[in-house]
Amino acid sequence: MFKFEIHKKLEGALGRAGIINTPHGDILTPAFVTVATKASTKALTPEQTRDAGVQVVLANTYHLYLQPGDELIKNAGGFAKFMNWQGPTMTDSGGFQVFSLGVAYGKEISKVTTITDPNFLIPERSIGTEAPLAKIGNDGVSFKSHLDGSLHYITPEKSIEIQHNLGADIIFAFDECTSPTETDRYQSEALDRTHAWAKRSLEKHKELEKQKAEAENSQNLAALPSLRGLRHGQDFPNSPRLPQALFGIVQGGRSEELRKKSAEIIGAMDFDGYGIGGSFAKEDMETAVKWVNEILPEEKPRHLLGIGEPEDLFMGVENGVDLFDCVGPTRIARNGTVFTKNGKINLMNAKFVNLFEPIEKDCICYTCTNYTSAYLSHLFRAKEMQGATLATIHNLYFITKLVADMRASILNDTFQEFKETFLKNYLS
RNA sequence: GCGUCGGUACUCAAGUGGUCAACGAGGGGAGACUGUAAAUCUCCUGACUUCGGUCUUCGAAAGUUCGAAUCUUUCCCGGCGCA
Repeated sequence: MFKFEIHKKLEGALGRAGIINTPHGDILTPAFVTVATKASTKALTPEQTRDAGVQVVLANTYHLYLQPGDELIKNAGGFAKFMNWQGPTMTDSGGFQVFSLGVAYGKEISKVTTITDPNFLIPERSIGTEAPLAKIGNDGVSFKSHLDGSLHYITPEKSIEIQHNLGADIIFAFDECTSPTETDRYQSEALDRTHAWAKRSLEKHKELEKQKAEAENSQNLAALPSLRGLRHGQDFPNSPRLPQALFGIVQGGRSEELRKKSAEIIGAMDFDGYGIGGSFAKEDMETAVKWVNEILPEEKPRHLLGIGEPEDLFMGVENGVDLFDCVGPTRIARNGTVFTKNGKINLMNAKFVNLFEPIEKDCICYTCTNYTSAYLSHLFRAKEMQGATLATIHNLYFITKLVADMRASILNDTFQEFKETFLKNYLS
């Protein structure tokens, strides 16, 4: 069952090391959650994902709802079983797609922007070259499928329903991720919407959990005779679903007032944990996280949504974040970039063509212990997909180990030294 | 030998009198990527540049023309056909 326990706190800061128990295993926190949007860690098998150090994967409600459909996944026994992932799982609610397919569609605004980015100076909501695929109403969001153009209406209730069908251990409330370029007035309206949606998500979740418990009770009574009809080794077709934990999401853009208000309101609701969402200006991220985590209940886990650059992970951990997910490590790997202790490098660069050394000499990941940079460079140049696989393995190993090392450093009181040493090399 | 078609930048390949330093693709060089519209996207790729331009290019040479990668002649090279 879902439970969070803090093992040790960082002195003079909000950070902590702990453990989350889920029905499918434990997560040592802080932890990096690997993104498997469409029930697949792109380029890796679940075994490779696990071997790279990944504890938990996160899939996406909107994408799986469109393809192959949440009912199908329910019939498959949930997305974890569907993809053969033996471990804890999460699903995002689709709230990010409200943003990425909405205001951010066709623009260069992303999850994190720099304040000097010209997009930051554009207050208009309709600057994009293409018409947004997501349109926001107070009741929910209408999406035009990027796959076939069909129209779909997602409400908080619908998102929770889909997420129950997908069957992750931890699910998220449906929220509106806003762009930092929005006006204060819009941020405030959007925040009210997110709060209303959080409440509705929670209510729907409780209702479904109750139904589930009732169904389970009645099923237990009839279980023995019905089991006889099953072939050996076959799973119970509608096996009782395990309870799912629901995280509420704090928004509020760049505003201290709104962030704190959101933390108060969401924090007061009966969620199992909390997500911190939003598209950030890089320089606003730390303050936002701090404002929020000073208010959120200490005894519940916090997830900084979509963040995963090494320097951001240190910032988050220090400021009380327990979970992170990010497409970065896997995406940049597919595009030829890998992490090293001295910063990111692009394997496509000419200097790696003849470098018969691992990406990192002292790295003990599968990729570094078996392959040279020259080989990786060759794979990327030749467009062999194994390049993506090997680079992804390295990046996931790098990033999960980094967070695991942060955890260890909290436990043995060396977090600050570890952080300084690492960042000095990494950012130089 | 005669006829015919062709020879364009690293490669393939458009262009067939001015808007051509020359479309496009590949290759090459570099950059980006943060709850995945992403094995994707962007920029550069003749030389020099005070970034406004300047210079040298379209097999070679000579012409026609105000102006030629584009037309003419000869030569060189290649494909095909006929001897």
